[in-house]
Amino acid sequence: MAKADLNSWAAEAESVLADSGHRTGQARRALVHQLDSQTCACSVIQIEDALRATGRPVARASIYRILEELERLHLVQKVQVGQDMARYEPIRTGDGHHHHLVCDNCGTVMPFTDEGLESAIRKLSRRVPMHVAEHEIVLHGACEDCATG
Amino acid sequence: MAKADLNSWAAEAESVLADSGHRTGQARRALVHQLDSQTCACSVIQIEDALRATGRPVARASIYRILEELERLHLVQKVQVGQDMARYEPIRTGDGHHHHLVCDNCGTVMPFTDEGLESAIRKLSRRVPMHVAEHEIVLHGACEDCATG
DNA sequence: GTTCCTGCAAAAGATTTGCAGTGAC
DNA sequence: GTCACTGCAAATCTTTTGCAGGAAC
Repeated sequence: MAKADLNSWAAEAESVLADSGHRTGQARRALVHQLDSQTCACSVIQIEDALRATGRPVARASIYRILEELERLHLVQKVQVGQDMARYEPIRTGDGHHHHLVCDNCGTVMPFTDEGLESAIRKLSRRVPMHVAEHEIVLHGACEDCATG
Repeated sequence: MAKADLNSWAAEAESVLADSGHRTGQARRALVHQLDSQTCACSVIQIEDALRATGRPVARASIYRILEELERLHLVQKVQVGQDMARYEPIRTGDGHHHHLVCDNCGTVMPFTDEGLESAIRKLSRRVPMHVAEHEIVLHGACEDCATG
């Protein structure tokens, strides 16, 4: 994956981390590269397993601590898809912002984007009694595999 | 409150429960009426406190069990607003379907509705690789009190 | 050498489960 | 009388915190 790419999210994340005064810890380095290689929002357990599989395991407490820090720096986003545990994914600046489809049968999570939806959100944000900063949209249902099978 | 109203959500819920072969337990009856009186999605702890305040406390385990059953019967909806705990609210058939605004500062949760949003969701539901059954939308930000104060 | 980063173990908080007694029918 | 409903206690699971050793600079 994008491990060696200078324009990768991992490279940007490491640069932001360095600029904000962080040292180069090996657990964090491994986690950042793992996040860069994932295709959609993963749970902490999935991330932990993936790291163990790479041969560079990272303690679960460290994963939570590092993800919290990355979230504070707006490098990753925490996603609640209604599965009783948080999922995390990199915020890639080039990439448009996206939302999630969740299969309630098999648990698969997929991204999607929709300009009509974003436009509707921008419009309604102006009239609700709140200063809207972010929004999260999750569509639930049956994925094609589950619906067909 | 709608306690004695024959058209109330509580009355409908009790009728559905009876029709599906449930006996009339007092804990469930108290919980159903409590849910009917709440204005927006409440956490289990809030529900437990509210029930204790009415003088008819219900064990937390029972609250979870009853809510799970009500959810299965589509009488209540579980809402994940990204606060690390689930919230629940009655599904009122008359009432249009709504979504939630969450103040990230004080934790307040408010409902809102928007037809433009629903229409955008209907449209995009046709083109995503999933049979969409439900959707959940949460807007985060600062409520007027928190933004002004 | 100082201070941050990490792993381990324990704690905390939410939710679930097992079981025995009570209540509905 | 039978079986569902409930409360209590214990277990489970995710996430957080405390602390001590090792790594980065």
